[in-house]
Order: sequence, then C-alpha cells, then structure tokens
Amino acid sequence: MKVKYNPHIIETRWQDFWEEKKTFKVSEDDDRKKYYLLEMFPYPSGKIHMGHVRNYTIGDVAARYKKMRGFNVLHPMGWDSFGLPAENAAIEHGIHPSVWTNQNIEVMRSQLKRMGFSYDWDREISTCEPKYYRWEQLFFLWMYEKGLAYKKGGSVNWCPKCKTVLANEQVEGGLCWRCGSEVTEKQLDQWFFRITAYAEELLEYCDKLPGWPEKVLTMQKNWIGKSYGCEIIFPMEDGSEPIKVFTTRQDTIYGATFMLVAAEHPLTMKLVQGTPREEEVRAFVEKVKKQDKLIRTSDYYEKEGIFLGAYCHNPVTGWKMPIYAANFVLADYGTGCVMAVPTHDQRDFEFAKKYDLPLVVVIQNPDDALDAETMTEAYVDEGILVNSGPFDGRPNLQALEDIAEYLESIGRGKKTVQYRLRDWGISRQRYWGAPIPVINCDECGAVPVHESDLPVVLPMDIEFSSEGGSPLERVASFVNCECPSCGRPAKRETDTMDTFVESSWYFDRFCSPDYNEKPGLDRKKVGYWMPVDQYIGGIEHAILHLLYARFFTKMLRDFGVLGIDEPFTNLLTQGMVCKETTRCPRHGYLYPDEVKEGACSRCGEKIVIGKTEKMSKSLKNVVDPSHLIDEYGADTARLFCLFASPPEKDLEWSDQGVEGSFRFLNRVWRIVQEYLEDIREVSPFDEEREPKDPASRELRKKYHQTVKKVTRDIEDRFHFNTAISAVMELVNRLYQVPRPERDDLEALSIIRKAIETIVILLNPIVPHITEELWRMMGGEGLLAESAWPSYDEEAAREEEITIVIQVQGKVRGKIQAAADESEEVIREKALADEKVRKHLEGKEIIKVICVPGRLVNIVAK
RNA sequence: GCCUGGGUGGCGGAAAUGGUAGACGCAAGGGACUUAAAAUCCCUCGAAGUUUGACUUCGUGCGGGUUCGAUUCCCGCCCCAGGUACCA
Repeated sequence: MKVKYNPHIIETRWQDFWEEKKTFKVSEDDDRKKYYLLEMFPYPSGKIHMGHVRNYTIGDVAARYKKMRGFNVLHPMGWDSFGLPAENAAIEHGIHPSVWTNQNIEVMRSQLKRMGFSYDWDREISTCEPKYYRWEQLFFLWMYEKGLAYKKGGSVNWCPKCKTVLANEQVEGGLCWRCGSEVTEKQLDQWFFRITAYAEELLEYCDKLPGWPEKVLTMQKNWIGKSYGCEIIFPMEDGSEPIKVFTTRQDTIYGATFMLVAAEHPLTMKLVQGTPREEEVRAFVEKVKKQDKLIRTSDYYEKEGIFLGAYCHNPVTGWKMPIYAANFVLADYGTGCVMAVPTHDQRDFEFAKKYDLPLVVVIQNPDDALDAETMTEAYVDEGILVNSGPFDGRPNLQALEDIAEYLESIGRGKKTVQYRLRDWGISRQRYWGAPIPVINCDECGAVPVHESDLPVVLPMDIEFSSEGGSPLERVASFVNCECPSCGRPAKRETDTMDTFVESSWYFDRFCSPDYNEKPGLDRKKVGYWMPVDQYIGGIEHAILHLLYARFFTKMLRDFGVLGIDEPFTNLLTQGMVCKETTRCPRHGYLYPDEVKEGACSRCGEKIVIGKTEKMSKSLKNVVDPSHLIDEYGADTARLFCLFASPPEKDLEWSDQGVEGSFRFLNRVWRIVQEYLEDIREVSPFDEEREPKDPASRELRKKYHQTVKKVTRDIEDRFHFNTAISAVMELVNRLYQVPRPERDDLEALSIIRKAIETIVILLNPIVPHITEELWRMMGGEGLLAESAWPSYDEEAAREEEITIVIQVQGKVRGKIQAAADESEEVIREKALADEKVRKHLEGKEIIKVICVPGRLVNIVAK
C-alpha cells in the first residue's frame, strides 16, 4: 500500500521531534571544529516576508550541510526589535510599540518554526530588552571616556508642524509624509560615534577579507573614500583668520580665482555679521537649508551663491579672490570651503559664468588649445600646465606632488589625507530605541550615567501626543534626575540610539546570550565561536550595517572584550526578492490580496501596476509565505526559493514555478514508494567492485557524478539551483532505468544507493520529507545528524566524451572519443569527418587548434 | 548626480579559468492512460529560411574592438536594480 505525500503531517511531526530532542542545540566543544553561521536577524515588522524566507533558507541549507560535514554548528536567531515602524504603529493605531513589537515577534517566531529552520532557539535575543541594550549603554560609557562618543551640532530634517525629526524616508519631495508641511533643515546637538578614528584600519582590512564579495569591498572602500591631497591656506584680505581648503587638485591652484563657502558653514554668517549684507545672506542661507541635500549637489541643479563682501588672497598668485557662499558646497566634507577653479571644474565654471567671475586657463589641452574667453565648459582632462609660474610646461598630474611640496615650503599648505567617511550620528529624537546613558546638567554639561546605574531603562508609560515631539520628553519620572557629578537637579538625555548600534554587536551576544556579568559577553564563549564563519544577508546592507559592525568589532577589541579584528570571515550577499507594485489611485499602494481582478478590492477603482522593486512593507508588494506553506508545505517553499535563482542574484517573484517544486518532491516521494518493498531488506551497494550490468554501471556513475556536482555547488559557491538540477537529473535517470527483477540483488543495491543518495543530498534543502523517507527506508538515526556522502572520482569519470569539430570557429561535426585519446588520433578523426571535409573543400588548411577533451578548430583559407 | 552590480528563449535560469549557447524547471502544444477529469507518463519547443536533408543563416541589451574562437576580455552607449550616511 503506497502512502501519499502529505507535507503538513510530516512537517509538524519532524519539527516537534527536533524541538523535543533539541537536535540543534549547541555548546562549545573543543574536540570539534566550530562553524558559526549567521543570517542577518529580522526587524519584527509583522509577518515573515519572502526576503526572510529566502535569506533564512539559504542559511539553513548551509548550516545543515556543515553539520553533516561534521562541524559544531552555531546557528542562532533573534530580533532587531527597536525601530521606527513600531512608533508609526503607535501613532497610527494607538498601540504601544512594545506590544506591537512583541506581538509581531510571536507571529514571526512561529512562522520561522513552520519553515523548519535549524536554529538553536535557546539563544534567541531581542534587542529592545534592557538585558540586551544595557551592555551597549556600557559600551557607550567606555566610548565616551575614550572620546569615541561625543556631541556636536548636526543637521536634521525637521517638520515644523509635527515638531519632529524626519527620516529621509519620511520626506517625500521636500514635504513631510504625514502632514505635507515643508521640511526644513535644523541644527541640533547630536551624539556621534568617532568611526573616523578607525577609517584607516577599516580601509586597510578591505584587502584582508578574501571571503567577501569584491563588490562589497569596493563599495566600502569608495564609501571610506581616502584621497590624498593638500590643505591650502588662503590669507584674508583684512588679516583675520585665514581660510583653509582641502583639495585633491592643487595642480590647479594658479587658476583659483574665487572662494566658495558652504552656506551653512559658520564662516558665512561670521563674515557678514553687522554688515549691510547680513539680512540678505541670512535669507539665502535659510533658503539653502530648505533644499534637499541630495538634489543640492547634483550636477543639474542650479548653482547659486551670494557674495559675502570679503576677499582672500591666492597664496601663489596673490590675486584678490572674492568670497561667496554657495548652495552646492557641503559643510561636512573637507573644511566646508572650496577654492574655485572655474576653468577646470564644471560646477565652478557654471558659477563663474553666472556671477561673472574671472577665468584663467592653467591646464592646456594638447589637442585643442583652450581660450578662457570662448570656452563653453570646464576642461577636466589631463594637460600641460600654463600660467603656473615655475610649473609651466609640465604635465599636470606629474606636478601634483611638487606643487604640494612647494606650498608646504612657502608655509601655505601641507599634504594631507582626507576621508569621505563621516562620523556616525547615532542620536535619534525618538522613543523606541535604547536610551543614551547621559544626564544633562546646567552646571556640568553632559555627564555620563554611572556604570552602576545601568541600565537606563526605557519607560513604558508613555503617550504619543498629536502635537508631535518625542514622548520621552514628557515622561517626568524619566527626565528629571540628579546630576551624577554635582548632585543638583538635571535632565536626562531623551535622544535614543540609532538601531544600527544594536545590530553592530548582536552576533557577539549570540555566543553567550544569557551572560549577565560585565561586559555582557563571556570572553571564553565568544572566543570559541567568533568570528562568524559565514554571514548571509541582503545586499542592501553592503555599506552601513557591515561597516558599523566592523567598526564595533575593532573597538570592542581595543576595549579588551574581543580577540578578533573582523567579525565576518565569509560574506554572502543575497539579492533581493522583488515584485511589481500595485497602486490604487484612491488608496495608494495595495497588498496583492487587496487586488481583485485588476481592481482595488475596497473601491473597485482600476489599479496601476508600478515598477518592480524590492519587496517592502512600505510598497506593500509583498507575498505572504504563510499561504505558500499552507498550500504546499515548507519543503516546497524552501525548494522553490533555492531553485528559482542563485542566492546573490535578485529574484523576481512569480507565482508560477512553485507548483513545479511541489511536483518534484512528489516525484521523489513516489520513486521511493515504488521501490520500498524491493529495497527495504537490501543494503546499499558496497562500491567494492564494478557492477556487471551496464544499466547499473551507468546508474552508479550518475550518482557519483551527482554527489560530486552537488558537493561542489554547495561548498564552493552556494549555488543551490544547479545542485538541485543535478539531483533532478538523477531522479529522472532513476525513472528511466528498467526495473530490476526482485532477485537481482546487485541491481537493487545500486537502486537503493541511488535513492539514498537523492534523499541525503536533498536533506539540507528539504529536511522534512527526506527525514520521513529515510525512516521509511529503514535508515539509521536522524539524517540531520548523518554524514554527507562522499564520491569516487574514478567511478564518476566518463570514459567516452564528445569532441566538437569546428571549421572557421563554427561547429560542423561531433565525434565520440575515449577520454584519454591522443591528440593525433582526434585530429585525424576530425579531418576524416564527412561534413568537415565538405566544408573544407577547395580550401587550404592553415591551422588546426586542439583543445584536449573539448574541441578541434580547423582554420582554412 | 555619485558609488556598486546586472541585462541570455514566452518565463526563472545553465554554461569555473575565452572552447558545443539554452542544462534543470515553468508555461505552451501534441500524444498515452481514463467513461470523464485530475494526477501520472511519453514527445515537441530560440528565430528565420528551404533543395524538408542528420541542411543553411542569424541569435546572449545596443555599437565597435582583441582572438582561430567572445554570454565570458577591452572601449563607448542604453536600460534596470541596490546604496547614498535618520527605513532596516
């Protein structure tokens, strides 16, 4: 009697079994090699989405595979549970962020369990718990002590109506997403982490991470943006404090004809203070502050500026240079001041033309001489220096170094290194985050909380008012406190930390999740497990999260908490799961199940199909994996995610194809049922001799080839899609093999071996069905705890291969040859081929190229 | 704008290192089984041409180049995606 494949019964049974037996619980074991596999933990936004399913399935296959290879595998899961959406839910639906978050965690945990992931659930952490964030408050205190955490003015997006800071995401076309008011730039005192202190090391180690994708390292290097240049000093006309600029183009110094200052730079207002221009300039600065930073620096944006009524001098030519405030100069890069060389910088050129400022060519185009009077755009290519005093006639790039030295020699500059990387602003004027452990005292300023007073617990009794602002500010019991330094009444800091802080060290915490002694990380356990051997997560985190996590690791190392330089040895950045967006003209973005036959289910209005973008809650273009599991089971969901595309590529969602994965599992199920009676008492082929029957020999070769291919695909590059196709081929082969007689024990033992191979190879991918089949076949123990199969190179080898024969690079024939056939024989056979001779008729053979084991190419005239 | 990737049949994708383009799967069409349907099994499936041959030509976003040979390497362009420092 054959049993039907019923995924739901099977999956529940095995999930309960693993949970009860604690199959995936791990502890330190010095006798085994450890393997720490980590997927980026999720933000508990509500439900699991396909991006999670994909990410965690990839990780689970790798974790189960490594376990089968004998590693002691740490595979934990937790929640990145502070963040903005919880606060939005509070404002929109009146639900407390902690309630909302914990409800979501409940739902998502049960969803993950339904997927059959091999987590050690005893290590679960949630970053919004005081027992987690208390340690990062401790790290903050240490950072403060070392000057790695500091306070300075920074600009934020400010909605005057909501009286709140807006995330860039909440600014839509310069307007507040909630009330539509115009968003302005506001200066606020903010806390920063001095990541720039580690800029050089972060950059240097980019070349010491061979397990990371090249593209991620390139992005990080560019983000850090080290450039060698020159700081040049421009004396002021009136003898006041000179202006310093940073430039990488000191070769153009002789062409600098005016000076530009960022509008929001303090110098701007300082220069015009008390002059008739003050009001006019202030208006300009206010206007610039309202402009979006992104747009401001784009090439097409109208360059605007205002004369500040002051002059400085070019240190090499002595020219009097007018000083302008400009909208396209950034205050926080370099010194916030730029020497303008209109002839060789397009932005400066446009600015000079607009305000009628002088142009002097200093790099001459060797092919087409430039004339400052007639040029229509800046010349930004290489050339020969002119009008450049002692440097005339030299190629500009070669003179860079000498000009820097010359400036140094006359005391007007020095060679410097500049990084694009800025310090990490961690202040958030929001409620749902870890409190910054600082007390603000009128007398003593910002005073750190005593270590013994940690954690500073986020109060739960809060109210979100319609007037906006941070609810923390209104909790008197939280805000009012004593200054730890002088004891006078003081106010607690109400800024909370950026949620990237939590995700910068959670991987350390997983090693000792319940350790409650200072510093929250058990040195011995962390020493055993760290670094993470394989980290897996979305490519969208390529810069920020990964850079911050690297920074924290180095810093905690310097605090003596960790013994490693880098947190992640190998990194796999999976592509995103994308889907087209659907939008109702009246109700905005719609979830797929709010669309009924191309119309909005609420109002019946025809929907607009938008661009394909990464699945995200804000765009509502998400597919609920629960439906998938309900209909086909977790194994099908897992198989589909892996089979649809290789992990690093984006996956465009389509409902088609899931059916095929389910069909394949049924095929596997049925072939086992088919042979179950015949092979139950037969042991798998012992591999000690060649089988006699040719069909058995072929099948044996095929399963050795399959083990080889699957092992390589998983081990080398996590290409599960091709690994799965290889197993599919073996399954197809098995269906084609004529059924052996019931007493043909050798043939049956080969069949058994082939079936076992399929079941074992598929186990990390579809663990439930394979575990069930294994037990039905009378296999010993748990597959999850079994060894990965090995293959015999000799048995996998093809003895006959196809050689392609080309004439002029075009395929004209194919021949069969023994794998070790000599080149001469193959060449002979190739030239003897009838079709090849036809194509060579009347031609003279010039050259014959032989690629062993592949092809012969005959070049003729 | 800037930085980083990507673009292959109707669709998802496959082809370490330059060497048979399209493995495997989906969809589609045809057939078998069935009273019928589902399920299952088998066959066809890049395009065009025609002397209907186991043939020829074209074909990996577009335009050039290197090479006996290019999806793969180089140059230029177009389009798509991610990041762009307060979404995570």
